[in-house]
Amino acid sequence: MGVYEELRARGLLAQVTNEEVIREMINAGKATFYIGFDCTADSLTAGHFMALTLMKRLQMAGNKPIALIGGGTTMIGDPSGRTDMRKMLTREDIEHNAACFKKQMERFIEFGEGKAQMVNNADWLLKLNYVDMLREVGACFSVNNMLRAECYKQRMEKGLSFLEFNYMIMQSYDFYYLFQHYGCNMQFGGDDQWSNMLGGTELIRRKLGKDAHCMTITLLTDSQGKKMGKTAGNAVWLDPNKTSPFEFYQYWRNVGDDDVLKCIRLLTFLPLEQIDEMDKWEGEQLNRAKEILAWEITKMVHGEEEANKAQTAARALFAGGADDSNMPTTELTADRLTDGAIDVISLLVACKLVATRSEGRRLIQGGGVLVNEEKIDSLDRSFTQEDLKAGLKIRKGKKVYHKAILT
RNA sequence: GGGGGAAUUCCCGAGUGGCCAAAGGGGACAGACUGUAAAUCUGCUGGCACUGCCUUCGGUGGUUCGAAUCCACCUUCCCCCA
Repeated sequence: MGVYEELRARGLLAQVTNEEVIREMINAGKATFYIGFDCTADSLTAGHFMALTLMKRLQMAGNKPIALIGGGTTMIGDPSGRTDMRKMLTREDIEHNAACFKKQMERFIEFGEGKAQMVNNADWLLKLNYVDMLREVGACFSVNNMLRAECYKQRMEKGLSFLEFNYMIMQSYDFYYLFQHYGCNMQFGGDDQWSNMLGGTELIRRKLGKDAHCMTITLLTDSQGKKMGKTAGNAVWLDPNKTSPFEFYQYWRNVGDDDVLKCIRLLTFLPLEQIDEMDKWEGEQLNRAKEILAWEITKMVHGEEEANKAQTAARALFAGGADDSNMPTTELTADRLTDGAIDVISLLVACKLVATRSEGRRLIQGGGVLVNEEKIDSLDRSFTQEDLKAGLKIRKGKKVYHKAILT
């Protein structure tokens, strides 16, 4: 089975420009492909992770990846899938974010001579001359067609600025540029990028009379069609300082029954036969599949050691064991104490388990706080210096565990 | 360039002088049920020194005993005409 067939079997592919050509090309390891990452934040997310695994799969099959950092395109902001305009980022922010991305990508993809390359479109986009650009590239685009593109449709109701309207042209130009300077013959990206990507193949055809190809990956959605990779409205980050390995593990450990196998197929490198076997599992057995999913992904993102730690911690907590050595911990200093004790609410705030005292109060009133497995039913409950020295195991709800200790 | 409309708490959206920390829905969080799942039901959803006080309804000033609500100017967005 070639890579192409494997990608299909895993359900990774959404759309391709020319199935025959692409299959042959990537199975033979002849593609030089790129994927763009706009640096709108200082860390990659779970969503990007799937794209990274795809880069890796293609690289393992002998194809050459180019990771394009969107230092230039981020200045414009992709309107795809958005109902409002993105916040404008400063150049410094963008550069900082690009540097962070680079570091994270290096964990997955091998960069270097003859391997993967990393380029930044700021290098060519920022020095473009407006009039030259219009004459060279602008003439090749039909506004009528662009307006029909899916990525602008939603924005036709709310309004679309000229700045964002140009995003497609910039992305098309990237492909055109990489095609000429890096021999890049294929672009891949999220399925929401499809129309932007086609802009590039169209431009290459018009300007150079050559064929270039595009391939999109399925968006990672749950069984309800909602985008995955978010908790409480926040992204699941790959940066351990933004989303700890434990939280990261737990995110995948808690995916819905209907989504486990799909995630394993899409995100892990486990052999398909093994996955098909798991596909027969049902009910409670799926918990085992969720553990596998969580461990595999955590291992890839944070390394095997962190994955083991997260797994041990999770098992200990949920199976009722006493091992709390890998629990997220807050070390408190004596100045947090008043008269040698600390009240529950202050404790929750100190451990950042709640953002405000009011929230903590509500949580306790709702019966959502346990300390050392004892339900807190009074707002006045407090803990002494000795309690804290011994270490307090705080539980917020069913899933959030935290340890507080006095140093 | 001309005319009309809009901006409300995490999001959508009601409110058009006091009864407004602001309806309703969504989401989030918590409780029950469970398998660390889903569905369902319940609670909760600005802050704090919490039967009270403080800050919020795009911004700045004003009218008024009292303003999310009225007036002026500003900012941003939408629609129609050019």
